[in-house]
Amino acid sequence: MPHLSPINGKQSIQQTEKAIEIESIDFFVRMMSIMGMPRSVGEIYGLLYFSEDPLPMDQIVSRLGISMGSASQGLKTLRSLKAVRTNYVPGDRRDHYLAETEFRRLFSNFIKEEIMPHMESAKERIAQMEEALTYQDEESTEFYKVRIEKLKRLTRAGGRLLPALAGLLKF
Amino acid sequence: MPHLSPINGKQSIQQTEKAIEIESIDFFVRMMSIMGMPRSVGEIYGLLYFSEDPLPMDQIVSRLGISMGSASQGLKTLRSLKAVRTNYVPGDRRDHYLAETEFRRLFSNFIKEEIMPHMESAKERIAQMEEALTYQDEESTEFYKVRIEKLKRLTRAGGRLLPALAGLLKF
DNA sequence: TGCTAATTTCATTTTTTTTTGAAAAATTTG
DNA sequence: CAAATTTTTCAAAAAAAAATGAAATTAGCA
Repeated sequence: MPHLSPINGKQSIQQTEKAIEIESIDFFVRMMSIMGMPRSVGEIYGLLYFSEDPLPMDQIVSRLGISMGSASQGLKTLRSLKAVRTNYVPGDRRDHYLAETEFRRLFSNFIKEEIMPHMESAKERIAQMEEALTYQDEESTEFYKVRIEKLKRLTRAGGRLLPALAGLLKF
Repeated sequence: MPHLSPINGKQSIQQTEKAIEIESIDFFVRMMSIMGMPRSVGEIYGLLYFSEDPLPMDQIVSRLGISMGSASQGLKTLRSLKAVRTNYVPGDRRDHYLAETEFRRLFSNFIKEEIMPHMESAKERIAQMEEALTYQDEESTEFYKVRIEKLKRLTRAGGRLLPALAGLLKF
């Protein structure tokens, strides 16, 4: 059985890089999945995060063993979150991708793109509830008014807190 | 065609309640889905949120048109998040469910139960990366060390910020 | 402009998640 | 304790989400 983690002695740099890459992919697949992103998105980001050189899409495809379609779709998602950017490599017509590693900006974009749009819909739902109450006598609606007020405070707090959250990531 | 939203005149209280219930279910289905919860969980909470009386499971089943299994499973999830609690109703052997409406506590529980466990796994992944670097010469690992350090700061910040987040919901 | 390589799109397939419903288990009370 | 009712469990079905791969499109270059 080969030594995977020698107690004495060195590993080749390639072994080390491969080991870190695997952990990185695992790390980001989990983290992205908390944020509701598909596996492939986490895999791509995890690969790029520990890559010193920008990688073209076909490298991503072959090193992760995913399809062209997944890679293209995943990179599109990551681009929209500004989690990756492309880098011009002279003499090569392929796009080369690089991970954006400022997490503060990443989260800020995630909240703006993925969470805040839902806030609008939430406000509409609340407006509909109040509309329904308009056609109702004053009595017997106290319970509803109180609960609607709670929802309003929740969405207000969410709308303020979430965008501020990324700013708190001062690390 | 019946008047659904009369411009002049009143609606029956039942119509109003039904209208609010529909909006509430829509509201919470969306919100819960952001948090990765299945539709049925949002539906149940949305129904209970605007119910003055605690509801037994069979009422939840018939009013939402979902199966016993879904209801049982959904209520189990909501109980584990402390998003609902049961209420004793004299002379009735069924459990009656009531929505917990303190959102601060809800989020606090959600973060503790659904997010924090992932932090542990994240720390393990980082530890594995550092382990891999141990068997490596000092040179040529600077890039990896810097990136690993970033991940550590991220998980540290997350581990502190997320539990504090619910506390910020002072509304 | 035309050729080639790179990328995107999208219908189909695969995988994963959620729901169903009926059987099993648990609970209440006469 | 037994009968009736309520609740849970879980295998199977249905629905939803993600991945594939090949055709269509786009972009770079001679």
